[in-house]
Amino acid sequence: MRNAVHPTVDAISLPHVLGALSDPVRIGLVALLADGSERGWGEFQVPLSKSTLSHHLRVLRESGITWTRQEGTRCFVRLRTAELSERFPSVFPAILAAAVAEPNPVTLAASGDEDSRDCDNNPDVGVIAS
Amino acid sequence: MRNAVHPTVDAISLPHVLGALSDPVRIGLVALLADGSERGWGEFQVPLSKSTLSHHLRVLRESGITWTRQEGTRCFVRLRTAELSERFPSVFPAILAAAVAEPNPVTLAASGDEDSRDCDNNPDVGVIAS
DNA sequence: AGACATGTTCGGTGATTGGCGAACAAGAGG
DNA sequence: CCTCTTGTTCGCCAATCACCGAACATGTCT
Repeated sequence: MRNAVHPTVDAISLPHVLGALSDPVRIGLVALLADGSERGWGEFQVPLSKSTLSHHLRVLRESGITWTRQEGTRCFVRLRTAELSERFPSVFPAILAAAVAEPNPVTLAASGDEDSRDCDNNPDVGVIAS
Repeated sequence: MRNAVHPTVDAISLPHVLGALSDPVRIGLVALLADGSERGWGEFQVPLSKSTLSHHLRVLRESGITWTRQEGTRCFVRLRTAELSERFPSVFPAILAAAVAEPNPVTLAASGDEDSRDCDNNPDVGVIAS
């Protein structure tokens, strides 16, 4: 939310990071962000309540894995790949590669936003269940 | 344990491994094994009871990170580096390198003949073995 | 303004975890 | 035989965790 706390690079600890990635949902979220894209909360489809999803994204943020940006009422998240690679050289790319090869309990839904994003804009989707 | 259970390579899961490494004591143990050596239980000096140390070594074993061998009443442990590297290419060497660079709550004691446990009060100096 | 959408936060709950000591099993050696 | 050493297992306890629904805050849209 507003007062999103992001640890500095030095404050990121290895056990903390590994603990954050030890949950299938969280490593699934990371796998979906592994291409460097920024995703909105609403794109993540996972059989959990929104409060639990918020919890998982907070754990990822406070462990230093992700960076959260807010825009209006929406939040967007991306990996702190460069900083993680600086802190733990070669650990993060390797984990990302392994993560995307694992079964993922999280899937992507249509974003439905009109905001700028770096890559794909799907033409067909645009209808969301009301 | 006497009937030590080791998972097969296929049964090793990434979240499970990362969870096992998310504890400072356990990643410290792994860091001490990172050179490929085999260590006896008694070489690990950590401010924990022996039951808790046994618990941590069991977690490492059952997550597939270590291999335990018994000889008489003593147990020896080593990393399953080759199998881990096969299962998650390049993840494990990277984590090992990061682990040995972290502060380690576990230290090594003498491995040969050691009988000076009762009167020494300076464990800091001379911890370097071999 | 009112209705809606998006996330956070606050209890609460059940499961898991890390820690301990005591008791136990089993080999080594007096 | 008995004892010592090494490690496992068994409660037990406190802390943390994952999860939920409800309530709240805040921004957007009609």
